Amino acid sequence: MSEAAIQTYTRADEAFDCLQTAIVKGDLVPGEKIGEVELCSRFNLTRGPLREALGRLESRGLLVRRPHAGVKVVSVSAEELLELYRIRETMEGLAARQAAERMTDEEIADLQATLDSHEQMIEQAQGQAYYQAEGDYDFHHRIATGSRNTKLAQMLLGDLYYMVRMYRYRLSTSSGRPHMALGEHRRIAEAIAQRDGELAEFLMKRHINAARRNIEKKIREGVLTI
Amino acid sequence: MSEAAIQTYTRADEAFDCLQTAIVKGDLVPGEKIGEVELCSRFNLTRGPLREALGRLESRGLLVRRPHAGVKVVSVSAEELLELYRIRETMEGLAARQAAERMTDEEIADLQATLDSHEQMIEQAQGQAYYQAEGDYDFHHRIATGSRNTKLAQMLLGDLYYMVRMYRYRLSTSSGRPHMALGEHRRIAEAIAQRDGELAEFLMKRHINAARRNIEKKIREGVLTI
DNA sequence: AGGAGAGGGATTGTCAACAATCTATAGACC
DNA sequence: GGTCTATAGATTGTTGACAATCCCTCTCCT
Repeated sequence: MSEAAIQTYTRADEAFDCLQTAIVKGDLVPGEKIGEVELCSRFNLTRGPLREALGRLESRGLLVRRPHAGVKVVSVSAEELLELYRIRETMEGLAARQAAERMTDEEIADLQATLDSHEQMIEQAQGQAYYQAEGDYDFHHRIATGSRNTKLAQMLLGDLYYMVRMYRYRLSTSSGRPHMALGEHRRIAEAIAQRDGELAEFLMKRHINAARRNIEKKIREGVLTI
Repeated sequence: MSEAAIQTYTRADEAFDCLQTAIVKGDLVPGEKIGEVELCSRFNLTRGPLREALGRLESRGLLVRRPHAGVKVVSVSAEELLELYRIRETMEGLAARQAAERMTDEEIADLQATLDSHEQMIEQAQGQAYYQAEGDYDFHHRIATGSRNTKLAQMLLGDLYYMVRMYRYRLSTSSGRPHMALGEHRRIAEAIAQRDGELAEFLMKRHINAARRNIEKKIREGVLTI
């Protein structure tokens, strides 16, 4: 009940969600030209709402449109992925600092409970995939909203995370360091619980920096090809 | 010839530009509900392209739409403006650092030439208004693109600056510290010219921090009311 | 008199046809 | 044979009409 639920779910919203997940999951291949009518038949939509959704997605940088020449999913280079992590580093550092100053005690308790459930998931099966695919975003998601910085949360949740997830799906599914990441998450949560914004920022930046270098290494080793 | 010019300027693009400038300049009052047909007659458009533009603007956070209930320009609080400056501080700090590493010598020369012309403008008439309204953004614009970080530039130029400009127009026109700002710009440009990324980042963060505190002070003094 | 519910009006969401533009193919010219 | 041009086809952009939803007012009941 934190936010009023969507009152009416318009076709344009539906189109937006469908396309976004299709792009993120890789069902729509980057670079390939895509026709509007094809998309319509694929998602059972008509062109009006579809075009509105296309406009939104273009504005978010997930696809590019050339007038009269069609739309294609944005094609991305390894360097751009690493640049994304550089942006995350600074922005999420800020988010962590503000979260430490502003999250309620209840939110912090929830955050730590989330980490407990993540730990169980990792210990049980090798739930690395789930942890990295959803759990990781869950953690960062909570901190972004906890920053109480509307625009910051909007940019992280609405833009960056989708981009990162898109790349993640293309790469080998998980970053392959769940235990280490969990430990880093724990320390960040601890700093937030102690209301130490400076430390939370430092730890978050280091956390994302480590993730970036991990990806960088894999790319150099040829494990990841984009 | 750095970038291919827009091939065909669609009505949706026109609608987007019109609405964006109208919002930024304050012709469209925040909070006030606005009808689609009214907007159409106002900008000589039809509802199709208009709706596409509305979707883009909503995605950028410049207006909010409730299904079947109309659209209104996002209304903003003083705190949110200050939060915006906090985001700018981190993001433009990163931009400055990367610009120091990646700008071409020619771009750096242009940047410094830009500052020369700014100085002349300030010295001649009290061209504060122009300097703050356009010159300031010119400087930051160049650094954002000079970072060679596509997404970073996109977020700064496409999202944050429009928001900041919107607030700026509502407030008293200029921040009232053109000379000081120019000096800070000079030092940042110097750091970039010396390829000292760390220093450029530090100076940029301090520059924006000073601007934020200046606004904060004015708000406390009651000079600015939002 | 105040509040709740229903109905009308207005506004938004959706659709399908029309017009404008680009791309690809085929032909002609150098 | 290669390249440039023109035409045809397909695709996108735009338009106006139709359907669904919300808001406001008016009435009725407590």
